[in-house]
Amino acid sequence: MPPTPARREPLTRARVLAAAVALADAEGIEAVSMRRVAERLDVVPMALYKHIGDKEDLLDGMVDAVIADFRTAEGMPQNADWRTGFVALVLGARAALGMHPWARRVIETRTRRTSAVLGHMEALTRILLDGGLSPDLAHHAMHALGNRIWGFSPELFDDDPGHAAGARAESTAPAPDPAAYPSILAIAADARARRPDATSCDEDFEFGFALDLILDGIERARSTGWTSPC
Amino acid sequence: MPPTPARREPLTRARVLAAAVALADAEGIEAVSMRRVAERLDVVPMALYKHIGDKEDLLDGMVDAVIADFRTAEGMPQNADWRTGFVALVLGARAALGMHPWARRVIETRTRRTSAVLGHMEALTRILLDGGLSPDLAHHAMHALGNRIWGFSPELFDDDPGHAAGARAESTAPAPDPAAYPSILAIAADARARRPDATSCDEDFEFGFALDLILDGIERARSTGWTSPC
DNA sequence: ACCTGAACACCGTTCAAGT
DNA sequence: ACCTGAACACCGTTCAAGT
Repeated sequence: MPPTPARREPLTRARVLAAAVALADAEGIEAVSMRRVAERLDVVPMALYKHIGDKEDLLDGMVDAVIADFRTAEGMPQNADWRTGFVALVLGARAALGMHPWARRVIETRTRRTSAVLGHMEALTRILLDGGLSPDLAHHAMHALGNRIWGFSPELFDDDPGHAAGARAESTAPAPDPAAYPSILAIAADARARRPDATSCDEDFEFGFALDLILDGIERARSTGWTSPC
Repeated sequence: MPPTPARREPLTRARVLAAAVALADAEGIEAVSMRRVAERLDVVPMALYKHIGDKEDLLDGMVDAVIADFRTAEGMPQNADWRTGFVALVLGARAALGMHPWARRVIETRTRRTSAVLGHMEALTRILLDGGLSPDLAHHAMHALGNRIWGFSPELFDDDPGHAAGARAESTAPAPDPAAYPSILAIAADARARRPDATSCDEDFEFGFALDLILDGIERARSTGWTSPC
């Protein structure tokens, strides 16, 4: 009889998600469609529906796959300052997301809290509670940090005003006149003078500044025994 | 001759955007397609392309239309504390966005800085500079605030863990087990005990807490003469 | 049990044509 | 100048059928 044909590995949720992540890494998140993911797996699009619920579930799963690479809290120095452990987890998330530039945009659009998402939040919250924050303050701390718990901050300026946005879409609205935004120009000029070699703001410094500023505020609230007014 | 037929008002960018905003208000942002917007205007889809560049430009324009309703800085007390004016602008943005629940999600996905977006940033930045912040500190302040300059903070928890996410999509991944997240449960229980009538966290309080915390940090940096290390 | 084929109801966008 | 008709190249998802 003929040699057994190379039997295709059976589809699994993990294989589907890995293919989707690889596709997003290679071609960007807008290239990720059910059909293109199926194509990468040499399978007809409908085959995916046995393993993922729908497109939203695919995106949720892709985020989960990235979170699975986060450094865990295991082996963290046990009696260190709460800030040390907290910052380590956040910077671990930042490092993992740095490998998948599409992930931050996808995280911003997620509404379902998967077990991987809850796991990261739980680890952070536990550090806060163990560090002596009241549940109330820990709650507010998490909200104040927002998406910074994932190691990124929202992009405010993608570039200087008046810069022709690189994307392919052109607007029929009049282009902004840079001269109309003197204050923004002033801080942009200052930033450029300070770091003439950087093409944009130094993102790591920006992130650290904001993170420290918020954690300073939280620590101050903790040490002065802040309680919510209601 | 027959009575002149009711001549259709000619399409304009403003009319297209108004139709798109009305559609999003009525049916949610996912209902906004070029075809559905055209239908609302009694026009064939292609007619829109004379007035807007593409779908991205439509979304940019919708955000611009919402920003156009922001309370302006005109008539603001001139020699008040910089914080007063700053907070007034941010809360004005919050009020306007409150009328269009879809807008915050759309803003998070925008990458182009339109003149309306830059106008709001300029007004805020100007208040910071006039208030005595260095351009460098003003720059970091804006980044630290992130999307909070639009009057919203990212939703972290949409609900308690284990809550069956209301959306129609079901996942094939195992549902999270609430017991695995004791710290999150602890703060959720605490919040519920504190505000038993609220169905979720009190969003306005959350927002104000985080805004104040960040502005406290910025004001402290200003008054102690902070300068960036590079 | 797992995958397939064909189809449905949508998308955004182009181009050449109409008025 | 402004809008239309027909078409192209995609989408996500369903259902009944195949193996």
